Amino acid sequence: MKLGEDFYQRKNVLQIAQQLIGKGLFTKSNGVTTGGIIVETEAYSWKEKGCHAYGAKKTQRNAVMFDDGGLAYVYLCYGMHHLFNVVTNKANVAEAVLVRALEPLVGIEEMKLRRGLTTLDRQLTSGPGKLTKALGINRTFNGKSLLNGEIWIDDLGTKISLRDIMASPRIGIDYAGEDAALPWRYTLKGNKWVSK
DNA sequence: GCAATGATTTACT
DNA sequence: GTAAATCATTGCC
Repeated sequence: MKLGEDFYQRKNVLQIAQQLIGKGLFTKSNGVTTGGIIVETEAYSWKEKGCHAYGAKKTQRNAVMFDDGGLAYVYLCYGMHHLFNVVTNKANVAEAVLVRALEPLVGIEEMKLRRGLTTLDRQLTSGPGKLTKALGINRTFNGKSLLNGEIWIDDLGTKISLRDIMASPRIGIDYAGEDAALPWRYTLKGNKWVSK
């Protein structure tokens, strides 16, 4: 069942990041559905330095984070990688969850094609830049709704025990000072599709 | 207007 | 292990 705005617009971004583990992320492009199970997420909030919207500073790039929860925030990093976030909380509260890794589930052949791979291995979706390429996500997805468009998150009916979710510091934000140490990264314990 | 830089990946030494 | 690729966004360093 597709997740609704009641899920995305809750106030606790950490809880949402945690609960997204085990859910399914899918895109539909040219009639082809691709997607997988979310096994790794990171939470971001305007209250801490790791976030683009730190200090509630609104810019053209991060404006979608200030909109209602349930939208996609996609942006280009290092000039060549698209990163996909889920915007959470209500309008004017800039919080989001970065999806960092998926376990491939639907449209694996198509995803391999997009990634230029011939074999299915953990290279396919084990990283934020990789999974966006595999799902065909690009900047045109920025600001799209996850409620009624060609991208959505589904509660696959799987129950994930809190004991199977591990919290750890986030990746690649050393510039954020003490906030870089916050244990806001969530991974599915023992899953081989989690990035290293 | 321009220079610095990154929520990364990949290839190469 | 280290470095290059490569560009939108940001702030004037």
